[in-house]
Amino acid sequence: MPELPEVEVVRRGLDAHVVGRVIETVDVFHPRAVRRHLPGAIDLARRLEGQTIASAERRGKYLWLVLEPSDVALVVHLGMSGQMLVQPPSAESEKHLRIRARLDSGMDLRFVDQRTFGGWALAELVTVDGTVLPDSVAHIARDPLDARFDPDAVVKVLRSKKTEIKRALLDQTVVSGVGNIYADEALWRAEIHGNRPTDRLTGPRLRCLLESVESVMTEALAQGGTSFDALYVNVNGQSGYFDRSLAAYGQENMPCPRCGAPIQREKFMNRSSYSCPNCQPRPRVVRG
DNA sequence: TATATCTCCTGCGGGC
DNA sequence: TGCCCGCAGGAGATAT
Repeated sequence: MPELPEVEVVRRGLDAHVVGRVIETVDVFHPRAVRRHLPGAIDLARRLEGQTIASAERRGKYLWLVLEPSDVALVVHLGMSGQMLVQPPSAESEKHLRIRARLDSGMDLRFVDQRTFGGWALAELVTVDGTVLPDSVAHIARDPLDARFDPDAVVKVLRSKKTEIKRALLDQTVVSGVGNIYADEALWRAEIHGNRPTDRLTGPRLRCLLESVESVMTEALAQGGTSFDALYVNVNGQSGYFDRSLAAYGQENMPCPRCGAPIQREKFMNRSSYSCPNCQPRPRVVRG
């Protein structure tokens, strides 16, 4: 599942392989892949054709291509299974190919998405807090790898909320880029149970948690950067290249790397949470 | 207004 | 062998 490190790997691939190229033609094969572009697939294709890809940018799990001369952004969200592939036109179409853009380089930029949670949409660029970004991304908070990320401000927001810490970590308007996997890993590193109320965690503990988020993402990014073929922009959400380094997520009944206690799996927000029952004790009183 | 829950989607694995 | 069901989860919509 693409979270911030995986999306950043894709952004770097796009930066290397499609920036500077002109979009010649666009074909949309599945309407759900452009559902966030309200004027529809025909409008999206028409407005993309002839545009030059000026840059590849990212905030959290959102990435976008800045287009010239229209000066709008093609916003891409990978959802759970989205891939942005640079392929020669002769390459066989992928089973879940949703959108194909042909570039003046003679290559295809393909959006492949099995579960169709992701998609493409055009958005106007706006300036928010000194940063230019698509208006559809304006509500997304800065991520921990953003040079202007302010951990003290995030700690303040967290302490003002009346919710559980894992819910808050997954809230992209508080801190962006964190999904279920890295939330569990960061909570394990900080030795905090995900059900702990945010307003009962001290500033230093929250600060420690944010540092854990940054460190786990930085390490994952370093590994992800070595796992892709240099000729392609290739994301495979199922490859699990960071699996070897996971301490908690998906490690049910495996020994905690810190204390040896078996990692437990619990249901949380209609999904799974993994934690060490010894290092990350549940709060005695769960808000309910 | 803030927070919690539901829904969308496809492929896989397990149980019967 | 084939069918059914649960699971995976990001984020917007809807409910509380």
